[in-house]
Amino acid sequence: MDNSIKTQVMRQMELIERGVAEIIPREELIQKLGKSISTDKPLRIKLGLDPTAPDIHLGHTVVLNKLRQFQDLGHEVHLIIGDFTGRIGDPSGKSETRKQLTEEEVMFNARTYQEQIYKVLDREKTVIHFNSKWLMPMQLADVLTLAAKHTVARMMERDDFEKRYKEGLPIGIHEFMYPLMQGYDSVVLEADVEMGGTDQKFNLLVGRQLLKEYGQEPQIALTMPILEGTDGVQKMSKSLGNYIGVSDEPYEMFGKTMSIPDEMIVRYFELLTRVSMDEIKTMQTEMEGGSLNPRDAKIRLAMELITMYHSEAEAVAARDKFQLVFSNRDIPDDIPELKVNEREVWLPKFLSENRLVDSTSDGKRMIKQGGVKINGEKVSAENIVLEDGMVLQVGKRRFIKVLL
RNA sequence: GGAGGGAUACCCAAGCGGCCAAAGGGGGCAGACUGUAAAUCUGUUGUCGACGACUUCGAAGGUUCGAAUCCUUCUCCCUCCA
Repeated sequence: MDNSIKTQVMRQMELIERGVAEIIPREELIQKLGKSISTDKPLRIKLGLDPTAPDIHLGHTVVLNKLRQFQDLGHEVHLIIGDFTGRIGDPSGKSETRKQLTEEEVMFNARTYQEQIYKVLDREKTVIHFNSKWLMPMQLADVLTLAAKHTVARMMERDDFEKRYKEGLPIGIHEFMYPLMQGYDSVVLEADVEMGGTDQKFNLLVGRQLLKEYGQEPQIALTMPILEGTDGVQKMSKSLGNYIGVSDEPYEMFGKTMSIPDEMIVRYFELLTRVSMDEIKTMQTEMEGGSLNPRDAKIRLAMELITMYHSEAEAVAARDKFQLVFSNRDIPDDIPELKVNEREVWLPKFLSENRLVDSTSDGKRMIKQGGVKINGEKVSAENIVLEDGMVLQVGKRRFIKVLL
């Protein structure tokens, strides 16, 4: 490798290595990059997607952001929609049998995916594949050839197989096929690098192995950390409710970002934004030294995110609204309005009818706890007389303005 | 095929005839505080115009003055043996 190429490779590596969990093996990636530069051929970066859950949150974007960096460095991204498994239905796992999707559902999910994914990825440098194209027509003989490329012993290296085996829990034979199918995708694509979360490490390595078996240059396994959710502890997931969705409204996105624990700030910047590492490190030092208020770092983070997924203007608007409501404890100006007929109302019922509280019981509780305000003043009475333009507030963020 | 164990509110989990709308924890919500919807502390967390009533402890029946608790059947989950 001559020196100018080496320099370029190292510059690429610096970006690629940001935030990654593992590159297996790192040396080989350096070689591939060198070859890519000298032959002027982009690397083929692969990512498999499961078409069952089309809602993308920031946890998913950790990997997508890395793909985007590869694109920015001139490489090609190949997304595989795993429609084959989705359509066959994966009966694995002892609990719920995964629902079988129709072709229409798969296509619909795939479209939804794309809309969200291109908020991060460069459409021009992205190729989408459906793996049913090559998995569906396989004959039993082909399947057996594929299965023969791997051994039980190697399969059992996977922690959860090993664990289940030791504990005497069932492992379906077909479950052994999933890593192989995923790996076969790599064979078909001739992938140079396959990306995934750290939970995908095993599958990525099976793919690497398979490429070798099929006489191809083995792929590099590049894993990204699993992002913690807004609680800062458990992994971000929709079912845990600690997620920030890429389609969340700007103000909601802002609020959720502000609620992450301080310790997560740097990690979020590193994994979710394009702010340079130098800048992030500077912020970190300043926060540790006390010259930067973590709150302000979070504001910056929230604005970066909203700018990525919405627009800068909306980011500014969300910040202003947030500061109005929380920092100044003021009432925002774009609250919902409600036309009423009755002037004399029983608050618990009125609030529950207008969904500011869950029930009249809840409403009574809120009033008792001082969580209900009228025009900024705490209320203790349950029966009140409404006036035109009166603003009712429950808690910190539920408002309604009544119009007569 | 056989033998056991379990199913309780948003989640985990106690209760095993009345004192149970059901301990405790988590989560949620509210209040105080603040630097923010961080952290911490406190309160609250089935419904109903409500110091009483109604619904809730896997489902349906039954015993009892009275059942989450006892009996019967059913559904689902788990463990062990084959």
